[in-house]
Amino acid sequence: MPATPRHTSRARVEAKESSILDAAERIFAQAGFDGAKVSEIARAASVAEGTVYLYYKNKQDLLAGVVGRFWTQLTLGAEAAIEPDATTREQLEQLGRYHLNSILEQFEVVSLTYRARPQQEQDLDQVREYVRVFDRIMQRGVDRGELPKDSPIGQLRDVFFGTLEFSARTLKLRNRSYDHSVVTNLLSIMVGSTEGAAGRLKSKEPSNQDLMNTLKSIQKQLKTLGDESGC
Amino acid sequence: MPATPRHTSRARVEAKESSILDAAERIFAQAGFDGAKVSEIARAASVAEGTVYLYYKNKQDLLAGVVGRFWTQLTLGAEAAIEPDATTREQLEQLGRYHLNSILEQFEVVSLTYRARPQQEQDLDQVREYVRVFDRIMQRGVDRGELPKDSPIGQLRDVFFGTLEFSARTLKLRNRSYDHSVVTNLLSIMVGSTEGAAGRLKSKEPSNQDLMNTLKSIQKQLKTLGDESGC
DNA sequence: CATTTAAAATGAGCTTCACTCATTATACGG
DNA sequence: CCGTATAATGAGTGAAGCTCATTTTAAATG
Repeated sequence: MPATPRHTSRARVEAKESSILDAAERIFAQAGFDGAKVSEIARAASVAEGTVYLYYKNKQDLLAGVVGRFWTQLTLGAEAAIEPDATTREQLEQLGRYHLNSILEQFEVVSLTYRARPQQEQDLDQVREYVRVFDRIMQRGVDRGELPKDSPIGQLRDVFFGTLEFSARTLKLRNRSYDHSVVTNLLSIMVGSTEGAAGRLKSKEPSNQDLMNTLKSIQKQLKTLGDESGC
Repeated sequence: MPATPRHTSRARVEAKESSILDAAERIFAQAGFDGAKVSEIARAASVAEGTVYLYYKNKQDLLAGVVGRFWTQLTLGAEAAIEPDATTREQLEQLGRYHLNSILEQFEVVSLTYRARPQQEQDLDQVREYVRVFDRIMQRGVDRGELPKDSPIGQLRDVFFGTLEFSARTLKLRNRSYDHSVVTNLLSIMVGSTEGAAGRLKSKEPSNQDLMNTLKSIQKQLKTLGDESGC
């Protein structure tokens, strides 16, 4: 079939590869990993079943291809969604919004990610690449002095992505769509806010606000006393 | 084989069922869902392959049995790990410690949980039962006045379990064992603390500690003035 | 204890895929 | 136009999930 000259064969190969991936993504998302038949994927991609195995070692490898491509695209999208000049907090909100939105929209593919890591092998490289977007934002926050120098970025990364993924599952379970309050609440607890929307333990210690008020009243009192002490 | 009278047949059946589950759990954890053969599980449980299908509709259903039992036991363990008279914060720390420890120790079974939910069907009942342990702690915290009345318990639940699960994956990936700082950091951001270990944005507003110090010095000053004002 | 009957257990065999490989088709240089 | 290397094909193979006719066991009955 290739009517294109040799130097474009790479392009042809990649076109066919991505058409197989397209078909695989569709079928996998529809039927799940076990429910998807390689023969069906091949038919959807208009190739013979054997051809699939020229591009992918086996069904697992095909799934890894689908999932890997997804996370690579997600990385590109995330980088585009972040304004370079925004504050750390704004960037985290942009990433959070983008992430939650994306995993809600492509929930099935995200779920397939877990089937693509057979038996406690290391994570997919593309997923590791993706989370580095978060790491870079945080590191820049530290460098800029917007975050404490000793911020445990690695742990906060698990808070960020763990919370968003579990929140996405909850939303899906309740048939609800994107809810921005998830992101704002997450940020307010991760990065602090004067008036956190998330529940904080009511401490027996006075709140910042309480202290401020006390301080003001005392300062007023002090001033009055000072004025009167001219006796 | 049953030499026991009829009224104990239920017990016999349950004993056989749990011996199949034991074998299944072992093989599944070892080989993963796809790698585990039903014939192998049957052999390990000393029954014929067909017998397995008398107790479980299919391989998926068998996995659901294994995973369901795991979460049921986890619920019992969690309830035992929590001191009823402790404060909300202490109870959350107890649950967090217990949860992180458990999912690290039985990481393989936890991973299998995701394979047990085929295609966006609802969660396993036993998992839902488990997370209620968290909900009850939080609700009691609200009722006791230790937490704000408007605490978004549902969202905080995703923060709690999402963070712990992702942290467990990270620890496993780096071949590290239980790290209590994960739990303390999580609590400090979820429920607040005077000196949060997690990175908070450095606010331009004075910190609670700063205010306290100022307040004390002013109060001292005020007292001095008061004493002197006896003129 | 012998007989009957219902329930439980068995494993050979069927079916369905994932995967292979001998064969065929295509692209392209000479 | 031919020769060769590369790509594509799909019938065939093996393995594993699952079924079901048959056998075994348990307990009730007289």
